[in-house]
Amino acid sequence: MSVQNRKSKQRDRILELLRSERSHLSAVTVFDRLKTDFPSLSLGNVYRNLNILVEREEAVRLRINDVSDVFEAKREPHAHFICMTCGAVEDIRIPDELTVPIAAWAEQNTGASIRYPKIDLVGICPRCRATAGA
Amino acid sequence: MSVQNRKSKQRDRILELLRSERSHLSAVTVFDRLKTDFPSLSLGNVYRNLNILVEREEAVRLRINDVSDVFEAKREPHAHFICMTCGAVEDIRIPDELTVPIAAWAEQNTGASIRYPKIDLVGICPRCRATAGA
DNA sequence: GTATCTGCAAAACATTTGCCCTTTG
DNA sequence: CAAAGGGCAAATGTTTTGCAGATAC
Repeated sequence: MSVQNRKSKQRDRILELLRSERSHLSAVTVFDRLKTDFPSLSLGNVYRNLNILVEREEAVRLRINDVSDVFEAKREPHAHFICMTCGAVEDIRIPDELTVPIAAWAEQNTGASIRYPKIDLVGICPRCRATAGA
Repeated sequence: MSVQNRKSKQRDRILELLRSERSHLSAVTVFDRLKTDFPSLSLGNVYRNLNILVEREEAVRLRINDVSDVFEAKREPHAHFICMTCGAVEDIRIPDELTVPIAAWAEQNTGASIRYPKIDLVGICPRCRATAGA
């Protein structure tokens, strides 16, 4: 949408927050965390800036399991583990040797050119497994 | 939520539609397609039944790229190819030899038990590649 | 100075829910 | 007939947008 962007304190802080957090944040969470530093911050502006960051490829939008999207700063490719019991999301770095063959296979079988695989591993985290007898 | 379900013409037709369609359908699309046969059908009821079907594991909810969720009938495990240009979604069946090692690797490295991998391959479909010079 | 950014509030969607009537078993 | 299902409309939750004033360059 926007071709040219100026600097903005709010947007800088949003990106900084995404970068410093290990977990994935929803727009509302970002809003809550920054309200202290920017008392006049508006949720609409958080959405606007998250969209700009995604557009610029400085952040990534994830649609996991919840009702709202979550965002993370862009970094090296990685997959997500998702606990089907507690909903926790954890980053995992799968070796390329395992993922490259899948993309290659898909290219051959679909005729499409694959840019990247998006892999979610769904299961039960150690803690939830300990709690309930799953 | 519901423990016991009776039969319902509407729900049966929704599942039948999901099974017969090759593509993934949003609640609104399901609603539109069935309005002819059930003129009094309500969108709320489509949502209710889609949720019941997902709960019963007769259907699967997908959050791909769009604003609304889409649904498909449950069948053998498969991945999705997603065209980043036109948004088309296509099913692909990746051989187990390629996916099993990923789950195994993740189990070892996270301590979690993996139930299934959810794999989206994002790229550009042959048609879009032909149209634009991507 | 002007284009971009912001806050605010309203709007636009997507989805869920309560109520009361209809259907199923 | 009792319990589950459906239609309708209102409620909820998320994300986008129009506008008027503030800010960056």
